[in-house]
Amino acid sequence: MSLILCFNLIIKPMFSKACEYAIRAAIFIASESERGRRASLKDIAREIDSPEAFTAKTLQKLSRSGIIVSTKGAHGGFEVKQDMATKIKISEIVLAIDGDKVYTRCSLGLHDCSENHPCPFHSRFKPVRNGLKEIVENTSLRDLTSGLVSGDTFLKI
Amino acid sequence: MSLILCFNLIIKPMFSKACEYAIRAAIFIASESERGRRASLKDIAREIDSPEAFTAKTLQKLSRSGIIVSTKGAHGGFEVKQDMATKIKISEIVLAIDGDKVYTRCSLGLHDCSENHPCPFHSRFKPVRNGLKEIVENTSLRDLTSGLVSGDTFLKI
DNA sequence: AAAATTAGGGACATGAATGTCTTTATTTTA
DNA sequence: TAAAATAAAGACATTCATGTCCCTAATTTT
Repeated sequence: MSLILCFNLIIKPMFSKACEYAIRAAIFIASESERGRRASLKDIAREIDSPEAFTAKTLQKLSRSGIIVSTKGAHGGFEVKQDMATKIKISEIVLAIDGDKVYTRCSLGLHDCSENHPCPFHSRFKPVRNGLKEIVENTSLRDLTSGLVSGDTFLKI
Repeated sequence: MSLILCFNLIIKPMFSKACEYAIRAAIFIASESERGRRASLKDIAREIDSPEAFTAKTLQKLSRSGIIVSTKGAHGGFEVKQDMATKIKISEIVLAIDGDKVYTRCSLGLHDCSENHPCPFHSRFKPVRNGLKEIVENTSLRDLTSGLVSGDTFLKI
């Protein structure tokens, strides 16, 4: 019993909901931009299956950060400027949404966990965090969009 | 600016607070048990720098799960039975605290993210999650206690 | 100019995780 | 036997992320 359960390990959400929506929205917007279309809030919420009003907030943040561009009025919506998609890294989206609460979080919650003063989990956890850091900082929005455009990846359900 | 900030990546807490306290408490209790002492709630809260009443709740769960043993009354407290420390894996503590909300969480929050129906981040995130899973399932409580006993690792600040 | 369509923004609502308080139960000590 | 020390348990309080509502601003269409 325990063995079976443990096979599916509990992994807490890595990103906040707001951040998940932001990344998914950005991918959808970028894919629409590649096709020369703007994405409206309503389209986005439908396509990524997210609450509309809440998603609007996160899009505002992405917009203020210059990651996406918004246009009001009929046929307005959101877009990603062409050369931006390859420049924007996922880490920048995370930063835009979760603000400057930027830190290296100890897995056991110590405030001052470091090489000199490590928690018992520190050395084991380090390669995992570094791997994640590596990926998030080196993956561009375009990298994630291409699979969606080709139909190999999905944004909802 | 952005570059500097990005160096310290935002990593959301992997474990809940309750779970962090539980792991830290279990490590402390096990280290005391190795010395033949029971650890009282008060001692534990002091040594791992956690809120006493809240920590009590998590200890109750560990106790009900049989990971630790509690004794009431004067000179009572919590202990880890000797042969248990090497048997208990960190994944079991996590399971005891966060209950059976066991799942393989999609990093972008999709409900049905899998090899056949992957989110855009799936393939990149997979090795990170597997690495983490590996570690949490193969690290025993004793593994984490030994560094504390030898003074190489810490449980607070 | 008026109406329709879209994003922006503030205020409020909800829910879950975290944290506290108080009382009870059990055991040991005096 | 009484008192002290300890964990157990339930009820309550607080905080924060998440989510909703409603009105405003800007743009396009009619």
